Amino acid sequence: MKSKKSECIPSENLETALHELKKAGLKVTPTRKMVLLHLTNAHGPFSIEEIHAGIKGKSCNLTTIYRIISHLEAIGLVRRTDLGDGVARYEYHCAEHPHHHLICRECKRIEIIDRDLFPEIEEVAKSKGFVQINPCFEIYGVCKNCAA
Amino acid sequence: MKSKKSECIPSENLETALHELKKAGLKVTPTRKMVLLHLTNAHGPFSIEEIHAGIKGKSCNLTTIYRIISHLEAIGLVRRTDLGDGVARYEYHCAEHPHHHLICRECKRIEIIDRDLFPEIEEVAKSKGFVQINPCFEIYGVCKNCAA
DNA sequence: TTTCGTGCAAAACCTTTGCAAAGTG
DNA sequence: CACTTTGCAAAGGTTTTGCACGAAA
Repeated sequence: MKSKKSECIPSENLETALHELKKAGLKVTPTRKMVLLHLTNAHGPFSIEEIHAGIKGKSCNLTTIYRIISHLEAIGLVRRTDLGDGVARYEYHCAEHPHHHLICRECKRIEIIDRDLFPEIEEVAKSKGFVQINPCFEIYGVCKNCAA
Repeated sequence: MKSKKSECIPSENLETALHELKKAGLKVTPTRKMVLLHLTNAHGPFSIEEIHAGIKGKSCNLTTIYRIISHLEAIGLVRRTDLGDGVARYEYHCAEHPHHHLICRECKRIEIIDRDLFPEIEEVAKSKGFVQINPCFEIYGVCKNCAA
């Protein structure tokens, strides 16, 4: 029972997310549920295409995914990430687990780095008068496998 | 004469850049010179459009700028940055002055944060087996003016 | 001279928008 | 029922590609 101070439990996240949806005055539709289910279950940032493919069962339109994600981003449920290839990617924003991405330039593999490791960054930003900082970084490098 | 340990002197940068160009087997053309001149003189990341506009005197094609930047990025002379609006921006990569960007979500103002402030990041990345790390972050927040 | 760079036009690509039909609370 | 959400088709904007001409080493 050594539960860490705050774990991300998928089903719990889905509940929270749906609650946030309602709170923001958005309706809970099947498609939105599917998108959130996918995002809360799987890790790592996904492109719109990938999210779309991920909920293929209940077929729906790409445009709809764009619009849903746009809403989710606006209310802070997902965060946008740029991996440098011109395609926007989105990730469920688990407030309990803020983290950075360590991305391999070669194979695009992504590793997670806990955000608590660098509290200094937020302090520096604050000292420059910035507020509402939510630093989640994309750190590029070459991973062990690809370097070999 | 209180010169900091390593300053970025525009003209010096241009020389270095042109040298790197040749070293990479690329030819030194007027257009490439203009692009590099612009990038080494001015600060902050620029979109392709902005670079194009910046060298209007010697009119040239947008496509050419795309291709030049693509080359410069490949040989490491410029680095790409995503500010979250779907437009790629580029910046001269001054090895002497690695830095992060602190970006205001509202007015898009950019402040520079010296990279040396966070040596820990590189260490963590290395501990995960990553090499060739060059962490330059985009940190989003809301600046003093916009918060008021 | 041979190879590389550029301009132009067209295509590819991701994302957004408008409108009518269907669904939600 | 009023209002939001969705699908479809089309447009918008950025970036890439092909080819012929021009310029650099």
